[in-house]
Amino acid sequence: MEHGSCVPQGTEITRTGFHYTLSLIGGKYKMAILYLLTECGVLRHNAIYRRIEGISYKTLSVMLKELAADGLVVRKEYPQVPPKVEYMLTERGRSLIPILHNMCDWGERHRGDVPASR
Amino acid sequence: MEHGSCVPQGTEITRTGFHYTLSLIGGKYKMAILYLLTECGVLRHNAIYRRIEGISYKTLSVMLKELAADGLVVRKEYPQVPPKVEYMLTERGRSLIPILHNMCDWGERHRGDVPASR
DNA sequence: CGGTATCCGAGAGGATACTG
DNA sequence: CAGTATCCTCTCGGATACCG
Repeated sequence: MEHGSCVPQGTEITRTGFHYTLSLIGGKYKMAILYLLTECGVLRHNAIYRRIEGISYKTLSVMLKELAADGLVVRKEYPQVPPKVEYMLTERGRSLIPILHNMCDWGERHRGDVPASR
Repeated sequence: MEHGSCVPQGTEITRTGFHYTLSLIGGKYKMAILYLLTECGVLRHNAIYRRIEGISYKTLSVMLKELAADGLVVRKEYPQVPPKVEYMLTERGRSLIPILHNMCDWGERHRGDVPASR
């Protein structure tokens, strides 16, 4: 696999592929949401909420909205009362999964390697 | 590739492997620093500073200190005047490179796929 | 049920000035 | 040259309250 530099001199850092990717999956919860959807296929808003420890209702809404805007998840709304909304991964979203796996694996393997870890 | 869930129910999110990894390479500049060191081998503080657009002197110091504390880079100080300090990747730091490449590649390939991208 | 609106605190990172 | 010390701003995410 031949790579040019991903951080060529003078490149504005926020325009690198890395930072584009980070802007989509970075932050505290997005990766967890994507994972849940990988494993469960389709989930309602409340189902995600219950499975992610610590997230607030509002934050989950914001995260899902951003993920949808970035084309990583699909939001399917059923016009009924009470409302029902389902979320699932897009093809684009699924293409991120190997990367998430890599990062998880690396973290699991290397956590604790550093004596006085932060 | 067989994986268990990286986000098991009830897991506190900040203790997942993913978030451990993100805590090391997340943020605006760390990945750029790691990349530069991959390509150049050994660099002085000022050399890194000149190659990363937008970073402040102080922020670079903080980033390098954290990367060193996390065992990803080595700081080598020459006790002379004027001071000379060199930075290079550790083995642990090098093991992260494939992940950085993955994220760069994905970003380069998928940037612009979304119509009204943020 | 699945939101939005509003307010707020913590932390990342920037600007500037100073030191060995 | 390399690094602190302040101070400041901006974004992320949390808390609470209200709406269709």
